[in-house]
Amino acid sequence: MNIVSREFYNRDSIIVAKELLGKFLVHESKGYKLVSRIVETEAYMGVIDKAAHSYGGRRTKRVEVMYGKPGFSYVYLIYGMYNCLNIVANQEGIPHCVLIRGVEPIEGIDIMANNRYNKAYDQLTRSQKIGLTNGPGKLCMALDIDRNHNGLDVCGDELYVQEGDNEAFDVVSAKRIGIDYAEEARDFLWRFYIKDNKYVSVKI
DNA sequence: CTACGGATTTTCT
DNA sequence: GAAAATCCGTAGT
Repeated sequence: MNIVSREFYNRDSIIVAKELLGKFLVHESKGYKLVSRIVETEAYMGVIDKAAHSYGGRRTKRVEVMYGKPGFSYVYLIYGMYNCLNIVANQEGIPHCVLIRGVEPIEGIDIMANNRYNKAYDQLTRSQKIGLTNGPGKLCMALDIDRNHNGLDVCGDELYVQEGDNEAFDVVSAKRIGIDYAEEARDFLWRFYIKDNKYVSVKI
C-alpha cells in the first residue's frame, strides 16, 4: 500500500530502472483497479544516450515532461499505433526516463484480458495469456494507458507505483531492444529484467 | 520454434 | 518526406 516516494525517482535512470523491478504498477480508473508487477525495464540516460528521445538535449513538445520533476509519466506513440509508458527520472532539467517493457498481471486480470482480446482470461490460449503484458505496447493496451496519461504524477492516485512484496529475485542486465540506429549506445546493458519471469518480452 | 513483412500516423527534419 | 524505444499474422523448419 505504500506509494513509492518522489525521491526514489530522483536518481540516474539506470538505478531507478533496476530498483523498479518487483514493484507494483497500478492504474485506477473508471471504477476499476488494475495491478501489475514490473518485471522488465530499460533506462534512457538523456543527453548522452543516442537511443533516447532527449539525446543531445533535444527538447520538443513531446519530450518536455522528461525535463520536469521526477516521478511523472511519459507516454508516447510508437510506430503510429502503440503507446509506451515511461517514468521520468532524475532531477528537473535532466531528461532521464525508464521504459516499462514487461509486467506480470496481479489484479483485474479479466479486465486486462478484455482490453487486449475482448475475452475473459480463462478463454485465452496459452500464448495469449503470456502475450497479455509481455511488451511495452501490450502492457499499455492491457492497463488501458495511452497518451492521455502523459504527464501524470506516479506518486498520485490514478497511475502510480507501490512498494513490492519482499519476494527475492535475480536481476539480468541486457542490451536494449529496438534501438539498432543508436550506434555505440545499442550495446549498453541498460535493460533489466527479473530472471526466469514469463512476462519478460525478450530473453537473452 | 524462428523469420519476415505489413500495419499506421505522429513527430521531427 | 522518412523514421520510429512495436505487434501480429503467416509461412517455413
